[in-house]
Amino acid sequence: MTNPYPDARFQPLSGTLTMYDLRTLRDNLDAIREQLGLRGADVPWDRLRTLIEQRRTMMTQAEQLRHELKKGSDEVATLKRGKQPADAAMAAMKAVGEGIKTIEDELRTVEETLTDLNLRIPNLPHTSVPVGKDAGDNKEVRKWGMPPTLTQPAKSHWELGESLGILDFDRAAKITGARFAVMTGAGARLERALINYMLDLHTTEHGYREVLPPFLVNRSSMTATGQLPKFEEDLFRLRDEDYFLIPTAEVPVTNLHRDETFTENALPIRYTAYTPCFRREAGSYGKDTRGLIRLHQFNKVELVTFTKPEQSHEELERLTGHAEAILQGLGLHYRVVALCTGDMGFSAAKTYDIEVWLPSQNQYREISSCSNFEGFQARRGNIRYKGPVGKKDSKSEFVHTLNGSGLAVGRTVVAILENYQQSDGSVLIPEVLRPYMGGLEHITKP
RNA sequence: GGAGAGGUGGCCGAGCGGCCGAAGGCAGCAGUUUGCUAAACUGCCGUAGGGGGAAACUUCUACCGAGGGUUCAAAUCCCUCCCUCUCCGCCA
Repeated sequence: MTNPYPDARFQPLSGTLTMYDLRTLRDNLDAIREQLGLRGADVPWDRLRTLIEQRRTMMTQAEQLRHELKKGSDEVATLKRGKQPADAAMAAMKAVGEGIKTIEDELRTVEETLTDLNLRIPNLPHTSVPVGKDAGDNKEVRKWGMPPTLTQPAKSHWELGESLGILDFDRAAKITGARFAVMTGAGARLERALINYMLDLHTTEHGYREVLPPFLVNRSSMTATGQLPKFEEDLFRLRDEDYFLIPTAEVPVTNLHRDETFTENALPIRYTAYTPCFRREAGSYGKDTRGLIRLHQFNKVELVTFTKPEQSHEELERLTGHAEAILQGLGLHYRVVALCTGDMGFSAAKTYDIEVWLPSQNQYREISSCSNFEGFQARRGNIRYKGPVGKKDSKSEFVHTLNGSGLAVGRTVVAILENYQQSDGSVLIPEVLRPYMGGLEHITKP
């Protein structure tokens, strides 16, 4: 029932798989619609229903005609071999062939529309997800640590960074434009130290395998993880190739195993990857216009895992814990929030955000987002697993995919600058980072 | 960027436009033989969707990189695209 190939014709015509198996969709349309609630508000459900039915009837017709054509052609062959006249049979089959072509042309249009609509239906939230309208309905799950006690008024990270000579937004604007940053000196090194610290912790302590993937991906990859077709305006796209800059390592790393089948005992598989991330940030004009919080390009260390369906929710807890471990190592106060149904991303079945404390803003800001996509991406990307070969009942099933930031590096720099700022304007470097900083303990004015 | 070669079932590898869902081999599964292993032999052995059956199963349809076209009929002919390999050029 989770099969994405409702029939063999569907895949080649669409080129990409769909979120919902058409039969599941047809049989449960009203239930799915209801469960999606606000999330599925812009889905044309009735049109979808009609198209599914049309597709079904047309396929039956086409199959019958093709059967006729096949038999007729065999007859022609027999006649010709027996040196009998075959003109009548050939003429009849020509008509049948034309009929098939007509139906298939229509069928193709129907399937294209259907696939496109289907790919725009969001994932179903898990039952444990709090129901709500927007971020205000998210549920705080836990807190760790305490805000720092500052003896001076908290400066923003951009004030600190500019006065310490490690952040340069003016020159970034000159080189490229708004929402870019240049890091120099100890700032650049801090960024690099964080990347290495995160990767080292995840690979040595948490059991992830490091991946360094391409930063440009094709359309199929973006469709599998759910960025396309609905959110193309959020992506940077190349002009001369149908390639996109990745908005997160989730895309290339999850797509490592697109169209692959794991053996059951290979799961779970855990990857960590450092990549830059590129986002258009369309529609966020006026938000976080200063500083490192919202850039078109930022660095991130990502965690991506593939599990069997029954393991995925336990895995989400675990993965979130791995992201938290970074903040704990750095001694940064944070809280974990369970996103409500209305605030979750398109592809997610369940999401925890980790929010770090920012003294200058006197609030928590997102520094990591950890999600379980269940089978949503696996269906779109055709990522399966099956039991040992030879076992009769070892039918392949879709894996569950998960990912989370572990962590967003730029925002971690923000948190360090702000939480570790000293009364003399310098910034203390958390101890775990010092080995990565050549022993440096403070970032001071040059 | 230029020139050439190629993409067929889990793998290797055949395939005059019709009886080709596709020879053969390897691997795998079941069995015979066997003191064990091995070998030998026999059978089975792609995926997906629809119909029938309680089920073993059966029947129809699709799939030979992808998409179009020619034809009564395409793995086979034509066009476009993608990918891989070799050589040349260029480059980190």
